[in-house]
Amino acid sequence: MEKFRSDCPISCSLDVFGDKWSLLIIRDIMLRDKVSYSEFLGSEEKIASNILVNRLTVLEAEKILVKEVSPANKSKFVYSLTQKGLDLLPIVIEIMDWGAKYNENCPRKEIGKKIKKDKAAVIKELSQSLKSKIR
Amino acid sequence: MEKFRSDCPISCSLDVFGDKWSLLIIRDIMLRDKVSYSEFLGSEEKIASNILVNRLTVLEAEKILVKEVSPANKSKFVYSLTQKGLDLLPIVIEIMDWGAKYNENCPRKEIGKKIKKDKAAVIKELSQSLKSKIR
DNA sequence: AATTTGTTGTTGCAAAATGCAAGAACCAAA
DNA sequence: TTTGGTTCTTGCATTTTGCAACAACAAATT
Repeated sequence: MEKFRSDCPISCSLDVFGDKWSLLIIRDIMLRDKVSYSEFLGSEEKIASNILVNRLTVLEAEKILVKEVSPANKSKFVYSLTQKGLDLLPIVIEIMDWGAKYNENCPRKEIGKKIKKDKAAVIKELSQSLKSKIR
Repeated sequence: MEKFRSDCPISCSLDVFGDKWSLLIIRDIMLRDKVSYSEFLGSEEKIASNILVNRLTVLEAEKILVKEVSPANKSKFVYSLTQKGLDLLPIVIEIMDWGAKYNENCPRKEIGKKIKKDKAAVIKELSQSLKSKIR
């Protein structure tokens, strides 16, 4: 019943978000201003609703996300990044940069071009602007 | 039968190495000087042999790794990184840094401390030293 | 020559995770 | 009281993973 396979930090990280969906939810929050279940569900990769619930539950349990009632709509929940979640930003950016570099079918958009030009600056700027939203 | 879920570079990357094992094999090569099937099999996380074969096959098909007969031992295979595989280094380092930061049970070793102190320098140095081994 | 050792797999079966489709629960607004 | 939006559940089929045993092959050893 051990949670982690080893005490290697890479292994422990993968035990948490090493799957095909978790980082896409994080991406939606960080880069696409999505915050709710229905918005995540609508993303182009078409995650199944039961998987989405499961991942949100895990990410919340891991204190990567925080779930709250929407201030604007009382019958809606919004998910926010914690500092721990925000600290995934460099990982997300590096993965995006690698994916864009090695996939013809992945055209770099504005942010992709900025990353290619000055990755550190993009991380710094995005981190700064997301900082005001963390919980 | 589409290979990728979308044309998002993050999604495309996760379609390739978004699982609990692929990046551990890459870690073994990058940071632990492991190069062969039996060495990967012996790692502390205890990957199953059929999964290992499957992941090595995928990583080779994706041109992240190259499989060759060992020069030193003709009945042995060695796996080497390609440039594409080496370019995963920043991702691996960022994941290691995050994992060490948020897991009590993951003591930072020498490399972990160097990463905390100067991440960019570690990536640069390691990248430089691994460059001579790529195929 | 026969046996052992090292290395790289394969196979069958059980267990777990994922994917899919339908719909339920809940609340708010009309 | 009906409609629509949002979140979540359920049942079932499919796929992936995990586990354990063992097979194939070559080199080294006896």
